[in-house]
Amino acid sequence: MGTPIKYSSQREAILRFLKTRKDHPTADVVFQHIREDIPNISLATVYRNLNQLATAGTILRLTTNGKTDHFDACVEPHYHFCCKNCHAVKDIDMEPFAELTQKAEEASNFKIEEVTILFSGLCDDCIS
Amino acid sequence: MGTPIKYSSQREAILRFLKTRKDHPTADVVFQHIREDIPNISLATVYRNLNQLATAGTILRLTTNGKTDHFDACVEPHYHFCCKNCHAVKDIDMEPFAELTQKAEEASNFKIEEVTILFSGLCDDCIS
DNA sequence: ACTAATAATAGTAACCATTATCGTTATTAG
DNA sequence: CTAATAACGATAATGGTTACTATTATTAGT
Repeated sequence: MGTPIKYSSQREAILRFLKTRKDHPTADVVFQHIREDIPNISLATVYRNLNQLATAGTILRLTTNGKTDHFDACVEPHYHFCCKNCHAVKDIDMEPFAELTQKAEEASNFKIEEVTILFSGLCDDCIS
Repeated sequence: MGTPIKYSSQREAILRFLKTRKDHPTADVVFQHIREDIPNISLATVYRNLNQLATAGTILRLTTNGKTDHFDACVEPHYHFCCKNCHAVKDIDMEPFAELTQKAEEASNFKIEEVTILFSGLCDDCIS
């Protein structure tokens, strides 16, 4: 088995902060906000804990068109949208297609464990 | 209008190479292979042209779980799979859901232009 | 509680894919 | 043929992420 996980107040603060946000912040945004409560927290600590939480399945890592990943404390299956203009990442409130994974597995020789769906275009704030 | 595009033998070689491959190579893989024909080609030239071709819609840029983008000379709509073990990117021969974009647009206030679907798991070579 | 074992941290250097810069070369229109 | 400029090669710079290391915090066992 892997190494046991010890409690850390930094990790708790990171997770708690993520749960208050619906805009799927990046590691750096998390860092800048956590700093206000824990002024000497290290950026490396933020990355380490976000990775750990994502690996554990406690949070989701969202890879978008942009160059930095976003993180989501809501692990229920749902779809995301990334704005090509402002690069905001937003939820789409839409029933997920459960059968997609199954169909893809039938169409291939692969063991499919996950499907990532990302819409992109212009968000409500950027449509002019 | 934008700046006019001039011919370059390097760009032609890059596109020609990509068309011979079905495994969606990364920029560096393209670089290593083009080098055999054009020994003094610069890595920057490969990146510059891959970006230009992708922007023009001549090729596809595939953003995966891995840290580097992959490129695909086939621009017909089709789905991709990224192996969590060997990080290979492979096609999935499956009819695309045309209605996904429309449904997402109905469920949101966004102007949705694109949908990216990426399956992941274990590929045929890595299932043991 | 005390202590030993070790996971986690802060701070920072290193990493690495990608992009920017810049002097030179190649393409193209007239 | 020539002038204008897109593209190039070489390489420095960038920026997000990870690795490293000495120190601190957590946890299980006495």
